[in-house]
Amino acid sequence: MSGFNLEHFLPYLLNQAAEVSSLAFQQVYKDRYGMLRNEWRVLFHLGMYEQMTARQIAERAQLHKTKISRAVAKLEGRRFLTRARDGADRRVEHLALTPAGRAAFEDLRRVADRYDQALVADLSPEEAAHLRTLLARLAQRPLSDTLRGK
Amino acid sequence: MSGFNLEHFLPYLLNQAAEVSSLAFQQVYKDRYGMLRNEWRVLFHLGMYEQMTARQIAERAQLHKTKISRAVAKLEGRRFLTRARDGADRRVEHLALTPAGRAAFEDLRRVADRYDQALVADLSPEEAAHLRTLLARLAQRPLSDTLRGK
DNA sequence: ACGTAATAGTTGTATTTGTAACTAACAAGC
DNA sequence: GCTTGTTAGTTACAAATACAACTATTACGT
Repeated sequence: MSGFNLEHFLPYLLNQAAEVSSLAFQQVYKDRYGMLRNEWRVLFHLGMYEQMTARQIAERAQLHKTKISRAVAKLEGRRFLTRARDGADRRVEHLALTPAGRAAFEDLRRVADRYDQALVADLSPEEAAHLRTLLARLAQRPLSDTLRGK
Repeated sequence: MSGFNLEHFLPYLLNQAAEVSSLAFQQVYKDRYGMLRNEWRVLFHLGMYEQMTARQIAERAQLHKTKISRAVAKLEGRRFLTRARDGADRRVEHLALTPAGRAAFEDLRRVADRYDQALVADLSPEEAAHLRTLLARLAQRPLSDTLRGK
């Protein structure tokens, strides 16, 4: 009786679209810089916001701190970022890109920009904007309790 | 000069939305049946299409055959499905749910149905339908060569 | 000031995943 | 009927991930 169809199930569609649309770009940062997804994300956050702590990145990117920790270690190993202990609170470290890191970021940013345009090429500007809005809304809402009860 | 913004980058948005919107549902099939995402997907495909081969599932779900292979093995171990060798071509096996598998599927299908409705609760039916269409379009297009050239 | 709790970040280990190599069965050309 | 190639599915091993436990430092309550 329910019209449920796997191919219309939103989480399924979102995962498929996310996977497919990430693939080609993933190939680029992997091939050019040997980066993984989390490293790319950290790089981009630092590129966009200049200076952040691991915790701030974790919050914004909704990533677990262990992922950040490992990504930061790798990026540091490649001399793409440096850490600076905070003077007041010696637990936190301020992360920032090195010139090399910034160069990689700028390169990948250009690729991402073109890639994004290609992705929405057959959508009207309004459609594309609307899509982004809807996705952002879905991404923010924590749905942990929508399934309470039988 | 480029208006590129990480938070508007479509693959990023898609991944975030996919992750967040999968979480609560994932919790259900994990808690109730100890399933992983790929096992759930196989279960759902068999539930929706009655009988399929591993290859057919791989094609439809856009999953690598090793994932299917392992998911099938696990589901078989839990007596959720059975395999039947094809008479004509003895390489292929036809997979089908057992009654226990079907029960799990029906249970999860109901949950998924409710969950999907909750996800689109604050969208108009037209908006929701449009969103699904766009996502399906993004999921189908192979973008492997959009990034050729500098 | 001292004990308890919270926070930033790291590390260890068990699971999962990705990739390639593998086995078995069929197909096609000659 | 062999050789070569393809396809269905599995297995092995390296890499990546999740989750919990850990260290170090700061904050709070009394």
